[in-house]
Amino acid sequence: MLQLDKETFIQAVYDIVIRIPQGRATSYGMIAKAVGFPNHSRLVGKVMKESGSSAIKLPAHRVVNSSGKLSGKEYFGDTREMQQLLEAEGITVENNQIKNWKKVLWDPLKEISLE
DNA sequence: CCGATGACAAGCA
DNA sequence: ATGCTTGCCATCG
Repeated sequence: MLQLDKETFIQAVYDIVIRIPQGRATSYGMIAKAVGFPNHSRLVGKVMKESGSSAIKLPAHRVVNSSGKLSGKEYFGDTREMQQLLEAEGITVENNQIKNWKKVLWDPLKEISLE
């Protein structure tokens, strides 16, 4: 199969994002890979955007691009909200860039593989 | 069908 | 490190 079913994709993405532990973060690419579509990192972003209209709680602030940059902060109510949420969880953000990105980075493939 | 766009990523100068 | 180009692929006009 491996064709893209929108609902399946969205559910898979939500499932991953919801499991991101507090004080950690991951990238769109990681999630895309984790759900089996390594080339659909952009669609992950689209899902995040749509999540704003969703009733499900989604810690989208824990999802950044591969550089640890808060690329989607503009899509929050206020541009500082994303950073505030992250800092409230113990993540340091400097100039839209997460500090200690390598430490903060959470790899779903590695952390959830045995589930 | 074609071209442009997009919460991305990797490569290169 | 900054900035541009290419690859990727769904979505839109």
